[in-house]
Amino acid sequence: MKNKLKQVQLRDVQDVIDIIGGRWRGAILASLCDKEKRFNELKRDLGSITPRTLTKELKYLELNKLVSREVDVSSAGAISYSLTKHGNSLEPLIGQIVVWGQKHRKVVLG
Amino acid sequence: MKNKLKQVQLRDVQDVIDIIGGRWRGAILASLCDKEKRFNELKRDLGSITPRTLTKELKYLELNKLVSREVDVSSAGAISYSLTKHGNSLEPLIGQIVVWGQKHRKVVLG
DNA sequence: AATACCACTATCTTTTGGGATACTACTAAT
DNA sequence: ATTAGTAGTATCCCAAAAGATAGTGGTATT
Repeated sequence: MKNKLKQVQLRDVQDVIDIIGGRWRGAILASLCDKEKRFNELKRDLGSITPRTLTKELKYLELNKLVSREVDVSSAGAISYSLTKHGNSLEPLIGQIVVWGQKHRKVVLG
Repeated sequence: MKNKLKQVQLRDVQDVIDIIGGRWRGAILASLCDKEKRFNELKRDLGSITPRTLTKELKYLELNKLVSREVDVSSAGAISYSLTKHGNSLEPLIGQIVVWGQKHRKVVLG
């Protein structure tokens, strides 16, 4: 690796991994690609996540402007989580991750 | 999320995150996209990684058939690490990660 | 009025990742 | 023969991630 350009790219990779990494963040974002969801709806989707963790990860994703938390005007107390415009821009990437993941399973198991 | 299909996709996302996740794996793979490298060459590229961690991560990536470790026939003792064919198939994904990472920095900082 | 669901918070504990540091065995160059 | 480089291994330690479990304050349902 001779030039700085490549080093910068490594940093970019690490940044993105930091955002979608961890056990849950990628899955939360993927789940929200489908449609906006409520707290317990996400919780059910994700299966074994604890409320403590889900709260924490949603806050992190909010801070990073990928997810927005909105109090539903219709019925008081209902909260909905959705992707921001920026979060939505992750969708093609997540799509590609899913495709590669399926291929990978075949390679490793097949 | 009504159907099983989506659940499977979440699992795929988690699998892939597991592979390229953590502080170093994505960067190691990205670095090897450039060309095959030797242990200390990788270590220098990655900057602050410890040999213990690099060894561990390279073994993990080998187990997952993404990286191959080869004893260089030319000069004894020299080991080279390179992407397998399967590892190489990650390159477009990593490319997209880099692109999104650059965009993200602009959104979050700009 | 009681039950159940929603969206969390609090506390405690365990697990994992990964840094710090030192050391080893081999090779190549001077 | 000594020094420097390569490719690691061995221990120890620490902080962050995340699971387990219980509880809270509100709303809607019957």
